[in-house]
Amino acid sequence: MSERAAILESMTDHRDHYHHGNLREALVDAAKCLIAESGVAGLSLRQVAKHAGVSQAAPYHHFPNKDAMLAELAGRGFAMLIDALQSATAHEDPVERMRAMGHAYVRFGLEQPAIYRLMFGAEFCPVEAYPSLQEAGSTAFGTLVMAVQYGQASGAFAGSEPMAPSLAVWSSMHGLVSLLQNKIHEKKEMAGQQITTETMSEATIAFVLHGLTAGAAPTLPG
Amino acid sequence: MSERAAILESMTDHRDHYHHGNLREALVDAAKCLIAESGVAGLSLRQVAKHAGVSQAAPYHHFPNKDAMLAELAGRGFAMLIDALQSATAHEDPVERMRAMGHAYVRFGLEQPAIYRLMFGAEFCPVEAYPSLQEAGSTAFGTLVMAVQYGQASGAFAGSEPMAPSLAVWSSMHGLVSLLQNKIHEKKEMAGQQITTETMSEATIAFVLHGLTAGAAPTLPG
DNA sequence: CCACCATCTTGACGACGTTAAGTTAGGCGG
DNA sequence: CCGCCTAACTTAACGTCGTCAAGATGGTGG
Repeated sequence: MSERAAILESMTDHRDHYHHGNLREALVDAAKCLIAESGVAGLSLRQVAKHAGVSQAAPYHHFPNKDAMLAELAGRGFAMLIDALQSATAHEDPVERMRAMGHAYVRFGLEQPAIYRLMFGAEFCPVEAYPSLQEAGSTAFGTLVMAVQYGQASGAFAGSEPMAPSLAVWSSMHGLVSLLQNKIHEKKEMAGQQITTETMSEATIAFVLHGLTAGAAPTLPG
Repeated sequence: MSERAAILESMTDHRDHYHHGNLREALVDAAKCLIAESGVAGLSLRQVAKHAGVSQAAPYHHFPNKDAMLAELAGRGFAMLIDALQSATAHEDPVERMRAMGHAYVRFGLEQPAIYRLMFGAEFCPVEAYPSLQEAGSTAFGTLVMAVQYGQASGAFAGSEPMAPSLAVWSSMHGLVSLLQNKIHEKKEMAGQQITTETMSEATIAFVLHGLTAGAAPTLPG
C-alpha cells in the first residue's frame, strides 16, 4: 500500500520530494495539458516545469531540449492515431472499414487538435530530425494503404495499385481536419446552410469513398 | 528623375536617410525573404528590422505588433492565391478549369510554402483576429465554389449543390499541399515507386475530378 | 555510517517582443 | 530664409524565453 500510495502521490503531487519520482511523465502530462490550452506556439518549457512543480532547468535532465520533448508528445500522438486507425479494421466490409478509418482520423484530429498540428504542422519539432516520428508516420499511412489494398483485393475499390488512392484519401482527410480545426464551416455561414462538423465529415468521406469505389482509380506511373 | 532615383534608392538601399522613405514595404520584403528561409516560427521581428537596416523598434511605427506584420504577409499571400485561382477561369471546359485550379493551388503552396503555412497554419498570426484575412480566405474559397457551380451548370459535374463538393475538393488540395510540403513522397521511397511532386499532384487531382464528374456527388442536408 | 551519483536548484547568458523616452530631419508658417 | 512641429527613427530597458554551468540534495549501495 505504501508503494501504491507513493505511485499515486507521484502522479498527483509533485512537490513532496526533492527527487520527483516520475518527473518525465509529469512533464509530458503538463505539456499535453498546456498545449491543448494555448497551442504549440504558445508552449514554453518554463511553464511546463512550473506546472509540474519543478524549476526551469529540471526538464533538461529528462529531455535534451524543447524539441525533444515535443517529439515525445508527437510520438505519443502517432501511437494514439495508429491505434484509432487500426481499430477500424474491426469492420469486415471494405467500404465500412474505410469509412470508419476516415471517421477515426477526423475524430483524432478534432479531439487532439494541438497534438495533431504538432504531428503534421511541420513547423514545430522538426519531424525530420526524429526518425522514430517518421517511422510512426509511415506506420500510420501504412494502415491506410492496407485498408485500400483490402478493398481492391475484394473488388470493392477500383484499381490494383494502392499508393495513388491512398495518397488521395490521406490528403483529403488531412485537409478536412485542417478545415474543421479552423472551424471554416462555422464562419461565413456557408451560404446560409447549417453545416456541422459531422455533416462535413460525412460528406467529404462519402466523396472520397465514391472516388474509391466508382470507375477507374487514377494510377501512378509505375 | 531625382524623384525616380529616390524611389529606386528607397527600394534598394535603406540606410542613406534617417527617414527611411518606405520602411513598411522594406519590412514586408525582408520578412517575406526571411520567412522563406527559416520558416514562420523562426522569424523574429528584430531580424526583420536588422535585415531592413533599421533598429529593433522601428517596425512598431508601421505595425502595432508582430502578428499584424504576419497578417500583412498573409494578406498578400491570399491576394496571390486568389489571382492564381482566378487565372484558371481562362479555361472554358469545366473539367480543365477545375484541373487548372487545382494545379494553381498546389503550385502556390509549393512555391510559397512559408506563406502558405502562415495563411493556413492556424498557429501563427491568428487569422481569426483579422477579419480582412477571413474575408480573403472566403473569397479564395468562393472562387472554387464558382468553378464547381460552373461545372454543375454545364452538366459536367454531378449534383447541383456546390458546397459539399467544394469543401471536399478544397480539403483534398489542402491536404495534398501539406503532404507535398513535407516531401512525404520522397521519404519512405513509397514501396520503391518513384513518385514525383507532379505525378502525385496529377493523381490526386485526377482522383478528385473523378469524384466530381462521376455518379452522384454527396450532398449536405439543406 | 558514509560516499556516490542521479536528480533537482539557483543563477546566468543571449535573443526575443514590446514599451518608454529621447533624437533626427523634412516640411510648413512666419 | 529661419525656426518650430511632428512623423520617423534611435537607444535603453523590462519581462520572458531556451539553454547551460555550477552547486545543493537525498536515496542507495558498500
